Amino acid sequence: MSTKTRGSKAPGGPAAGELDLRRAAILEAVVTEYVGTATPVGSAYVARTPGVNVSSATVRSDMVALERDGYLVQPHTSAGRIPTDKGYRFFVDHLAPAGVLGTPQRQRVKRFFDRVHGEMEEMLERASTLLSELTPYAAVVVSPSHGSSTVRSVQLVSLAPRLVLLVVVLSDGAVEKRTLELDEELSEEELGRLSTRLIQGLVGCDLDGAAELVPDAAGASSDFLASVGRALHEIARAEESDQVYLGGPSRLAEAFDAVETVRSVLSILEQQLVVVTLLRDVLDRGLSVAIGTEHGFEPLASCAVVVAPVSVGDNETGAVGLLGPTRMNYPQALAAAHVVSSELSERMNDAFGHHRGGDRGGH
Amino acid sequence: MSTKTRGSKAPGGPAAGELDLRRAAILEAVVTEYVGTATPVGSAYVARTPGVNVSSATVRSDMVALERDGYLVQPHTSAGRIPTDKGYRFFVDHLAPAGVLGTPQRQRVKRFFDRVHGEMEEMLERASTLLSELTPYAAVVVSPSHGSSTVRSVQLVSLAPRLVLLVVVLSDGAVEKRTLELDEELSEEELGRLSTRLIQGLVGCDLDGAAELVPDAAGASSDFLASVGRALHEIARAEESDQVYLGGPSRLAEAFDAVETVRSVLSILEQQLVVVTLLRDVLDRGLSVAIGTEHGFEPLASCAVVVAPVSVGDNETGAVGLLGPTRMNYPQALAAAHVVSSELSERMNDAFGHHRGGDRGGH
DNA sequence: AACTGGCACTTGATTCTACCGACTGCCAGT
DNA sequence: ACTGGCAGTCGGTAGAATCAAGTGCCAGTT
Repeated sequence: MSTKTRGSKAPGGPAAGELDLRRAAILEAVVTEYVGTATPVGSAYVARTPGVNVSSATVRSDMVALERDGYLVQPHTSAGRIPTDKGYRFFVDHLAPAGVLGTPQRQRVKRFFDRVHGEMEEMLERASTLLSELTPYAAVVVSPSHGSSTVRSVQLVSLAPRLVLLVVVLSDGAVEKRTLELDEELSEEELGRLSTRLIQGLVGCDLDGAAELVPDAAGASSDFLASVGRALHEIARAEESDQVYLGGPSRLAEAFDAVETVRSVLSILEQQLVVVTLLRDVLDRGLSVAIGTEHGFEPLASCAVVVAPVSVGDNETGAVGLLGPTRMNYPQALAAAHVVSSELSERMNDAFGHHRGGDRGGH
Repeated sequence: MSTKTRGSKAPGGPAAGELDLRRAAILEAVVTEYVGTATPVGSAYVARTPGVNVSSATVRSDMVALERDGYLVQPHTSAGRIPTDKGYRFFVDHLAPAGVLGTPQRQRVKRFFDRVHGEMEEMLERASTLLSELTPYAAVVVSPSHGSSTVRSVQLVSLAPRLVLLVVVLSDGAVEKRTLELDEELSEEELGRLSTRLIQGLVGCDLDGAAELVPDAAGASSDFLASVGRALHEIARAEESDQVYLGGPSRLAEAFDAVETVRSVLSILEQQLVVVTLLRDVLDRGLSVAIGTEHGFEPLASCAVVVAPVSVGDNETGAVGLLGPTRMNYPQALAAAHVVSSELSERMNDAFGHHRGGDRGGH
C-alpha cells in the first residue's frame, strides 16, 4: 500500500518491551500527561519532557508510528494524541514507575490497620472506604469465600414462645443465624438438650453434610428438625455467595464527566454477582489490571479495573479492586490496592493463628 | 406600593387550603406537568388542562398571583413557570392524589414479601433495592435500632488454640460476635463451663449491665474475662449505631443531570450517620416529606426526601426513605414508601410473635 | 540516515449575529 | 370577571467568521 511497513527505526537497539526507547518515553509522557489533564497531548509538550531530547518534529514522526502500531489515537485531525487501551497496557507492563504511596496515605493505611477492631465484615466494609479515599476511584472489596469451612457449634436459642433462633458458628469464625417458627412449643430445657445433641453430632461436618445428619444427630426426627436441616442447607447456599462491599461510589461521579456513564457504571456495581465474577476473572487470568475491553465486559469498556487478591490461608479467594476510567493513575491505584490487599490478608491470617513471619513492622 | 395587595379574588369562596380552587388547580397542573417534563410550564398548556376552564390570559393573571405568593417562579422572563419548594409543599399537603401504585408494582411488592426469607439484615438490604426499583429514586433503609434488647444467650466457641469466638444472642434476634485472643490456652471443657456460667449469669441483662456483671457471673476474674467484658461493651456501642442500607444509587444519576450534583449527593449518602439523622429528624417533626431546604441540610437543598417509619413493637425507630430531586413524583414516592414500610413493619412484628389482625391477604 | 525548522493545512472550539419561537404582561372590549 | 389581541422579552439555535492548537510534509543541516 504505502511507505515503510515496519516502523521501528532501530529494531536491534535497546528497547523497553516492543518499543524503541524514545518511543516508549514518548508514550510514557503522553500517558502521564493525559492522565493528569484529560486533554489530548501534543508533540510540543512531549518534546519539552525531560528524557525526550528531540524536537517536536521528531516526536511527531514517532507519534505517527505509535499511532500506526495502535498505542495512540487522535480524537480528530489536528488534535493531540491520547493513549489507546493498548497504550495504557504497555504503560502498566513496561513503564509504570514503582507505585509509591505518598507518606500521608501510607500513614492513613497504617493508622487504619492499627485501629481496626471488630469483625471481618466490618473491617472489609471499612477497608473499601479506605481504599476509595486513598485514590480518586471507587473501590470494591470481595470477601474471601468461606470455602469448605466446617461446623464448630450449633445452638438453639428461644426468642419467644414458638420462635427459635438457630445459631451456627463455622470454623472460620463466621456466624450464621436463622429464625425458625415452631408448631409445637418447646421448653428451654428441650432446646438445650437438642442443642448439645446437635453440637456433638455435627461439629466438624461441612454445612451440607451437617444438614443431612440432623435427624441422626438429634436421635429423632420431627418437623422441627426438618426445618433445622433446611435452614442449614440455606446457610450453606448463603455462604457460597460472597459478600461485596462498595466504597466511595461518589468517586465515580468525579472520575467520569458524562452523567450517563456514571449511571451505567453504578448500575453495574449494584449487581454484586457481576462484580465478583469480574474481579475473579481478572485475577484468574493472572492480571492485576484490566483495561477497557480487556475484561470482555461491554458496559465497562470505558473503565479500567485494578485488582489485588486477598488470600487467607492458602487460597486466594478474596479481592480488592479499584474501578476508574481507563485514564487512570495506574501506579497510584496499583500501590493502593496492593498495600490494602496485603495488609488485609495479613490481618486475616493473623486472626486464624496461621502466624507467619511475625514482622508486622516495617518492610 | 402597587395594585391590589391581597391576591385572592374570592376569599370567602370554596378553597383548597389557602388557595382559590382554580389557583390550586393551576398549581396542580404546573406541578404534575413539570414533574413529568422538567420543562417550565406555560399558561397555554395549563388552560388546556381539564379542570381549568378559563383562557390562558386568565391563567396568566392567576400565575402572577401564585408567583407573588411564592408558589411558582419563572426561571426567566418569557419562560413558563416552575414550582417553588413552597409550591411542592402545597401540592403534597392539599393536592396530591391518593398515591396509587401501578398493579405491576403492587405485584412486585407482593412477590417480594412472599418470597423473602432469611434474616432481617438481608431483608432490609433487599428492601432498599426493591424500593429503588419501584420508583426512579434512590432508596434508603435504616434498620430499627435494637433499643434496649437484653441478652438471650452467651457462648464461647474455640476456633483455634488461643482463639475464641464470643457469640451473643440478643432478645430481638440479633447475633453479635467478637473474636478474642487468649494468652493462656483454654480447653474446650473450660470454655463450655464458662459459657454455661455466663449464660446463667447474664441472660436477661442489657448489654452494658452484662458487661459489668461478667466477673461475678463467671465466679472468677482474669484477663480473659476482662476482655469478654470489653467485648460486650463494644457490642453495646455497635448495637446503637443503626445500620443503613442504600438502594439504587444509580438512580441518582438518572434523577439529576448535573454530574456535580450526583457527586455531592452520593458523597452525602456515604456518610451513614448523616442519613440516619436526616431521616429521624424528618420523622420526629411528624413529616413524611421534606422538600428542598425544609430539612435544613444545605447540601441536599436540591433534593426532596420521602420518609416512612418502620415500627417494630411500639417504637418507631426504623425508617425507609426515598431521595430524589424536588421535582419528584410525590404521590408515587409516598405510595411506594408507605407500602414498603408498612409491609416491613408487619413482617418484623410477625417475626416477634406480636401477631396482629392476621389478615395478611388482600386489603 | 537522523533530526530539525519552517510552513501550509485541518479542524474543533469560540464568538458574534440574526432570527425564531415561546411566553409573558397589559389593555381594551365583552 | 374573563377574554382576545398584541407588543415586548428572552433563551435557544443556526450560520458565519475567527482563533488556536496541532499536524504532516519537506527541504535543509549535521
